[in-house]
Amino acid sequence: MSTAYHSHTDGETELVKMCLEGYLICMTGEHGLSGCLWLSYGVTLTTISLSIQLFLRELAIQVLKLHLKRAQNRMKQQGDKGRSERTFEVGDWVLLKLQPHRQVTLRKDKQHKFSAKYYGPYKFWKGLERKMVKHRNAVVVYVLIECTNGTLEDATWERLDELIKNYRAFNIITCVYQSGAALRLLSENSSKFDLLLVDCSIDDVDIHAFLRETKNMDVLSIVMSEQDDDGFIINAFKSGAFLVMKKPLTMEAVSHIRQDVIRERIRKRENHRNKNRNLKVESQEIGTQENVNLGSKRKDRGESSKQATSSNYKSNLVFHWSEDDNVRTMKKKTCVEWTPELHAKFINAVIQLGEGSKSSADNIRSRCYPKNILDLMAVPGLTRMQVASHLQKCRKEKWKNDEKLSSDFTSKRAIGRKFGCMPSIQIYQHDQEDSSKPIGFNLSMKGWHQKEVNHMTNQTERGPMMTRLNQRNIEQCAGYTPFSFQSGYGSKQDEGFDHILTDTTLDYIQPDAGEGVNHHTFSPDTSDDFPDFLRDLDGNGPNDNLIAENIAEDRSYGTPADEVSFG
DNA sequence: GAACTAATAT
DNA sequence: CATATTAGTT
Repeated sequence: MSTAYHSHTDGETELVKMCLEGYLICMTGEHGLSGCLWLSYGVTLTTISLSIQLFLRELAIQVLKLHLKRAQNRMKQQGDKGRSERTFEVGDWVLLKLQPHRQVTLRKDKQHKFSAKYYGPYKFWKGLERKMVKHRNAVVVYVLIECTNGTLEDATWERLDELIKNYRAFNIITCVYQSGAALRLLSENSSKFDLLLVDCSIDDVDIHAFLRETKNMDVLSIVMSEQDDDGFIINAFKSGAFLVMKKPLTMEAVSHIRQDVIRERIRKRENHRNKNRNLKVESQEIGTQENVNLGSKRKDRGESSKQATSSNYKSNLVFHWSEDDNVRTMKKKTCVEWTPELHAKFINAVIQLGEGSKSSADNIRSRCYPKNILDLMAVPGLTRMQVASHLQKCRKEKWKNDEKLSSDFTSKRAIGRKFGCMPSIQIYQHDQEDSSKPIGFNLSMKGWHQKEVNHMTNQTERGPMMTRLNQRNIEQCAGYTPFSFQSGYGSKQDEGFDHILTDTTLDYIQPDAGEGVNHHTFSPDTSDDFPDFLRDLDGNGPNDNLIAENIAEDRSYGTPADEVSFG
């Protein structure tokens, strides 16, 4: 056992140690993408090779031993000889699981040796819950080794997530074998990661796709590779890599990576502070109020300070978030880059939503809207606004192309288009109408369904927007002012537009609000400042003594045993 | 008030 | 230029 990790370079070993110290590292792997280790200061998720797993386990055992020893000494000093049982405190490491649905609890028997006890699934979850209730503030090292088929049931993740959320355990180490699962974990918690370390092999073709998938996440992507030729490096950079390192990693390289992580954290914190300063003043008030409340609670519990100090063993970290940061992550300020993968997802969603699909006009009405697209894409971290912006761009492009393609305005529909919501203006001579209504143009929405009446409500659906500039365009194109708008916006404009809409048979529906859309993956944004994936981070991060202290004292989310049900 | 699109800002 | 952000609208 002790030699399990010797096959790894010192650099990788050091990385693992950094993980356990709270630094975030992520490696990932599937086939060639082997040996991935996901770490964060908050939650540590790993996709690692078996040897590293063994090392991790060994390391965790060592850590546990160390802390047990310390606890023992503490008890001796306090003269509490009667209690031979191990007690957990803030900062303790608990090794909970080593095999699928097998829990290994390390216990110290009378001979001062450690033995493992195995539990089945039921007892595993029950025991995990119990431990989390009892030792809520313990730093938990959780090693989860996947089943041989490589997939972990969703129920497992759900339970795990629930436990983490409810009990605010942190420092979780999870081992999975598939990069897909790793990717999911990263994307769902991208804000919790600082660094993505990808260990890839030469024959791996998916490395770039993987990098592009993670490109928009706010993590540094570092590629470890056997090869380091220019072509590979260039491709990696194009795919979004931050750095390419040739294997094997050296200690020096690790120290550099560490600096990158630290710098990135500083940057994030500064950015967040600036943003906070500009935006939120009232939130600070809320924060201080919370502190006051906590302070009052502190008086009630005398041992809390002791618990807090016992977590100081982590304070020898070079850097961690300062206490005054209520939220330790910030909204990603980097632009979302619409990588081919992301765009493909987008296109896929658009097609599924049936934009411009009038042929397969089953019951599926077109509902190609940013929100629906977002739901369908199920890309964590992506906001509706970004989708809308991209949609706008795509429609604009399409519009341009259509203009180019169909120089004659008689062709109603462009062929082979993918987008068609953008209202395009078609000019034609209005013969039938007499000059009483000198309408020299018509509105046409290429690709949109023509106006239909919603038979359920017997109402017409929403049409395109008419704005001042849109109106200006119409004027420019048709040389005609459809309605007077000298009084600006208001009911008059609406009247004018309504008039046109109702008098013109070429109206356009806006699709139904999708009722059958599954939105299991993305809960709606209630705030653009902090998207969902950045929320619920308070108190989840270790290395923050104040947070740990708060957790130690805050019993408001105590008694969660009833909230989590284990069937 | 949420969400959409057009338009503008970066 | 590509996105983010705002503004006007339903």
